[in-house]
Amino acid sequence: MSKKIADLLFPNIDKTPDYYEKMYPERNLDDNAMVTRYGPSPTGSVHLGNLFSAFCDMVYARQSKGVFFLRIEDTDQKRAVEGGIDNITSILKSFAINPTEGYGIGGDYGPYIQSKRTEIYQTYVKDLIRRGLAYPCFMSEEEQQEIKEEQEVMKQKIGIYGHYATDRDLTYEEVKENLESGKDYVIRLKSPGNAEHQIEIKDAIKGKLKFPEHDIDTILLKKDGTPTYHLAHAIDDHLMHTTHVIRGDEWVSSIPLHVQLFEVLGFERPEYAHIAPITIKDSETGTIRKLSKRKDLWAGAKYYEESGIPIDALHLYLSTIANTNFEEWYLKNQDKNIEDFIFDFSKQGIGGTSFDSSKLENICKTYFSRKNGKEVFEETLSYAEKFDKNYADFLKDNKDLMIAFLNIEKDGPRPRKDIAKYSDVKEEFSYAIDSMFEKENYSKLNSSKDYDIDMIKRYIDIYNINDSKDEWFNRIKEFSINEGYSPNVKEYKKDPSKYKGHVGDVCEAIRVMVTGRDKSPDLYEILKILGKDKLNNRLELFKKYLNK
RNA sequence: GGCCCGUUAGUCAAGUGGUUAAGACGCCACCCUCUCAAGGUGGAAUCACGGAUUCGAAUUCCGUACGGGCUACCA
Repeated sequence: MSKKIADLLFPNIDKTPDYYEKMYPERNLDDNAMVTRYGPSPTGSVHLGNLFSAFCDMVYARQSKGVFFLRIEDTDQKRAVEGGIDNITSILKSFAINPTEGYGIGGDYGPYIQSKRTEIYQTYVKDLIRRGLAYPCFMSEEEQQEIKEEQEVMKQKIGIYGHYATDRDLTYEEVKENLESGKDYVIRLKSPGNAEHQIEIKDAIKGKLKFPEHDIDTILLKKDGTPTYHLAHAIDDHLMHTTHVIRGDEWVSSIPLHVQLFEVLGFERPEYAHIAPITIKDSETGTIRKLSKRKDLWAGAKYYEESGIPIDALHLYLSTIANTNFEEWYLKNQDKNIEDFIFDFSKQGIGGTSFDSSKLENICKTYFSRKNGKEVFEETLSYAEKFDKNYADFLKDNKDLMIAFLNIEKDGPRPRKDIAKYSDVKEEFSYAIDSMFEKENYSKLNSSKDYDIDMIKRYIDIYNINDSKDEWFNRIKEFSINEGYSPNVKEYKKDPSKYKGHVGDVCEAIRVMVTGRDKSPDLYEILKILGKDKLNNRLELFKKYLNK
């Protein structure tokens, strides 16, 4: 009887599950190797949460010498977006999240795009129908809507189950009749569960979870013959031999269904690891919510690339939210890399994680502080070539000079920490390149202080580029005394009336003249890099500015 | 409404019956100092609430509140 129905519904499916079981044999991997997967649906842009889950997939597979594959989950044509797939692969690439197998890469377990696997899903569904574990349901959407409303009023669980599942036991003749009258239908699971029974499932991250057994006749195949996520998940992850399903925790409530699907299909089920979402406290409402692409700049993956956050720094940040002990480990092992850390599901947070932009910034600053001038230059240049062509040209024309500036205060145990992203370089070192300085020069200066141009000129005259740092500072102190300034701040503070100011004020005047701002890295280094001629040029610019 | 999950400082969090309740980021103060970024020292700040178990609870149990997720022919 049910075999006849199966043949009636799927006359063109001539294979059996056995065929596919043979086609996708066990993987030849170490016992503890994890096979993970990232399964995006091509519905538009990728956000930080997606990136985070893909990052986890990568890291766990990598450290266990397993496989991390990419599978495009495009079973919903309505939501597909033009170019969506390319967008995903290019974002993964630019964020250095590299699957070892899958869509666009290849492997023995493809096709890695669900729209090309329809026949596989239908083969298993046909078998389920044959075995009396699934059935065609001809209920119209209106009928289903009515049932839902009734259930809402009666405060019952919503869905097709129990006596609502009127098409469960349709006879062959009834099915045939419905088919001939051209009715649309879906294939539903004939759920063998009983909601009175409790099931207990172990999640690798969340621990033991208890649910009532699944008893709803969930849709397996939509009216267009494509699978729902649930069915595709069970079949693909079985056939592709996924060992660990790492996914967002919006899926935990589907666990009972998925467990049942694996049972009914006779599959061994993978381990589940449901990761907590990245959230943010909404500044307007004060409530905690998931990152929103529209409201939060930093939610979209593209933001990081465009604003010049180093990928390695972002990985560091993702690591700190992935495993709560990572941050401390990294602090103690500053010479090591993420690859050296052993990630563990048990160290993964189970509540939501709030996005902390200041922490990210701190990580970025530390990242930059460990790079020497040349490295920062090269990375900034490749960023600029992508997002700021104009600046890239400036950089190329002034390579040695820029590297010299980027190297200031880089030696020693406490390297300078003032850059958080590539785009900061342009801002922070605007005084480095003459042609740029001439344009911008003192526009950022909002101090209305009077600076003694003549004094600065006298200083340039006595400036000696060959001075060591100590010599330089002694010279500036001596100069301060001659100009009526105190050579040290403390002394000045004791009796300010005795002086025009202190050595710091002298330095400030020089600094402002040279850099166009009242804060900068080490002045000695800056003067030395620029040299006397340029100091004179800048003095001329400064004069013009002050006279204006 | 139903089913799940969660709640330790501003944020991320350690913690598994006895702790002065770690640490990190942020914040504040001071020190260093030619300015800033750092760095050093110190500081403020946390167990959602109510019961129960216990000699003893952040930790176990039960309620309540709040937050999150799911409740699609989306994933």
